[in-house]
Amino acid sequence: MVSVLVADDRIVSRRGLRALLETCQNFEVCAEACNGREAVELSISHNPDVVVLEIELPIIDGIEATRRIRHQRPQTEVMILTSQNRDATIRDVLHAGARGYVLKSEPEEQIVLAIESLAHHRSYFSRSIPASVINGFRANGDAVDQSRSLTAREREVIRLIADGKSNKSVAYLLDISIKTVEAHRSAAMRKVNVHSTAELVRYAIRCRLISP
Amino acid sequence: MVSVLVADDRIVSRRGLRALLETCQNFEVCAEACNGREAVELSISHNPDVVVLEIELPIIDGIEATRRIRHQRPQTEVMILTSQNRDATIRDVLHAGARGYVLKSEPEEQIVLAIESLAHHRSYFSRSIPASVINGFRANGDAVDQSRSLTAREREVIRLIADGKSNKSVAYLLDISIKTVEAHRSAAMRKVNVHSTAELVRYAIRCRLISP
DNA sequence: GACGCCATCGGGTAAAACCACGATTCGAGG
DNA sequence: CCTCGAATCGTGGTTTTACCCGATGGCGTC
Repeated sequence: MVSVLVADDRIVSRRGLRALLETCQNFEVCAEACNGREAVELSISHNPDVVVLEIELPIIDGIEATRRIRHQRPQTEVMILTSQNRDATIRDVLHAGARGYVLKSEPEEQIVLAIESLAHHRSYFSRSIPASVINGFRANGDAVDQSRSLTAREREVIRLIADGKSNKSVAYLLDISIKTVEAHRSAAMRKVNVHSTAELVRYAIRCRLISP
Repeated sequence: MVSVLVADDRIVSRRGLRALLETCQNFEVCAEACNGREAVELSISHNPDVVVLEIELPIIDGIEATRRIRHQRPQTEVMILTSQNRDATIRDVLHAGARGYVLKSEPEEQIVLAIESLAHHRSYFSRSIPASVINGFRANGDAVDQSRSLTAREREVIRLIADGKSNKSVAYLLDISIKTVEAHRSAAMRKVNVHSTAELVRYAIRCRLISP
């Protein structure tokens, strides 16, 4: 079970993220903060595994909050979930100690994957973040999880696969050839870094493409 | 999402079942009753999909409670979860309208499977219930889910399979031949009535053999 | 001791899946 | 216009599963 602190000044973001994580099981939102100071205080008192932080926060901004959290709780990882993608800002927050950066516009499985990676102390960055910005930070980290988003078609295929369909029936259902199904399937498996149907199914469940 | 009413006079049974179901996601314990009268009242007010009922209950026993619940809420299925297995009692409660009967000593996946079956209006009986007792009740129902418990070995094999291992690596890990792995795997798949690795994984997750 | 269940292993075949290549088409964007 | 990603499909091969059969030894029960 990964305990998560959600820090965002917008109620919809907090509740949306909470809903997303709670349906995933193996995540627990231990607290919500609506400004930077609260984020720091709650991080210290609740000692979560991961803090999901917006950058633009009242009282103390996300960059300074990251610095303080990482200083007080080195074991706690900070993941930035925001809409802004200015290179300078990203650099600042990474220098402050954040080890994950995901844009709010990313598909939901990215967010889930990111938090999971961070919980295992592996850095995670949206593919949309320029490599030049994160170069220094991937190197000093122990691992990278540069999984790209799945395309709509890939998502559809692995949803059916994870639902128990064979390649052949997926081909029939989507009216494409088995070869194409195989192509989508293996592309998806490569992207999300799984190597068996079983792992693919568990990925699909974690990302809520299907229910258990 | 299947809504479940838990009725048992022992707090540990109620909480244990609640914990079991809540970790499973797609079950929701909508209420708890600690005697037969409460079970009937809460069934009427909450209108759950399935009522899990102990037979020995204060005020009104499980048999009478079953009768009243089935009379007031024909759509709600009653599953008996108890320790006693006297044939006459089982017959009584089935005549009263229960469509599932599982012993508390059964492994947990049996309980989960039973509630799932009932939610789909399919009857379910522990394998330990003599066939002679349930004969009449399986026939008039629409389907039967006579899946036997998995053996320890089968459980171990499908846990590894669901964890992403191939038959070959399972064979290596358990130091047995691939043929034996295949045997356990297909025996297990036949028992739990799944026909693909993907379905097997989902079964394993639902039964908490592995986590997503 | 006979009987059933479990775990173990094998042989064989057909189907399915995996993999590594290449190739086309089509649309969005620089 | 040219590039690039996505989607599509192919060839040809290896590996893995699925499913059929049978067989053996252990272990408990009646």
